[in-house]
Amino acid sequence: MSGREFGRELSTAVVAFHEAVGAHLGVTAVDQRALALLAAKGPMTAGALAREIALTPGAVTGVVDRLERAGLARREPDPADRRRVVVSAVEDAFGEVFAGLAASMAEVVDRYDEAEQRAIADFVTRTVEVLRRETRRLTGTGDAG
Amino acid sequence: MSGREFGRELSTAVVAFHEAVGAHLGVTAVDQRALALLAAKGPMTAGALAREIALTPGAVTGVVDRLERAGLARREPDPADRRRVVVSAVEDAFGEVFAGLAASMAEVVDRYDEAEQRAIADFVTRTVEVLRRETRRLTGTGDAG
DNA sequence: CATTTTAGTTCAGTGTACTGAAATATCAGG
DNA sequence: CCTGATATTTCAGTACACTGAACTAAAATG
Repeated sequence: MSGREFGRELSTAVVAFHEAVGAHLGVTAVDQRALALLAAKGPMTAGALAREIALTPGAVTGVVDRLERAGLARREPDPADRRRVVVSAVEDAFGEVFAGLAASMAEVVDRYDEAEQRAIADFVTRTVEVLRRETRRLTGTGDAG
Repeated sequence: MSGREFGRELSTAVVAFHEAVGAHLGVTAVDQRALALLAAKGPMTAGALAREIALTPGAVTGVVDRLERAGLARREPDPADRRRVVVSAVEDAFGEVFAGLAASMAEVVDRYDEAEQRAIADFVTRTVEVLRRETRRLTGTGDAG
């Protein structure tokens, strides 16, 4: 199998899994992007989230509604400014969904010796960098998830 | 960075790239799933494609319309049965879009010695298997892209 | 305090992709 | 041939997320 087929298979599998998770939990792709942002950058106000994902405040209400309904995020009033709503990703919210995946991936990683694991980790890190760069190139924006 | 964060970063980056490609070419996530199927299983009729991606024939017309408009797939009449339309993925249709990615990934892979490359390839293969299994678990169907 | 600004939600309108059914074209059987 | 079955497209209706604007609430300003 060529490296190219390789990447395509991985990409397809990742996307299929992502879609399945979304369908299972009743959230859209955009919702999941918002959640990833919250997980990566920590809690932020609804307005900040709107700017980050380039959506209107009205749309963000819907995004957070769905994430909350799925138990993936929480709304909390900002005690310092009661107009504001702070949205945060629920810790380990994917627990049930990701439990099997995490366990299986741990098993997979366990198969390799230390040097191999270093190579794999390095490969993944560099792959992520490449993907982000190419995503920026396509979108023209500085935002690459 | 834990293995967990790791996977999430890769997943997010892959999905973001996938979305960017779709937006760039004017095709939906479903369209891309259909295209991946055509690339993997070879040309098939519109009806077969409809069954594979679990959509009505009417919806498939739209899917193929968009793929054709983007230059990613082709419609051809079946000479043996002129009611049928055979849909095929255009070879190297992603050329322009994926050129940068392919080159960068080749560079990345080049950094590792033979043993490391073997470990990486094995890791990717097993990861794809795990993802497909977990996708099946979530959807309950036998279809995991 | 009254006024202006800011934050978020609500809501009507819009765009898009899907379903289900009707229409069109072709094949297969009597 | 004529009839019934099959393959795809077309089309009206539906579902859903997004936009833009009005609305509510709270903070900042003077």
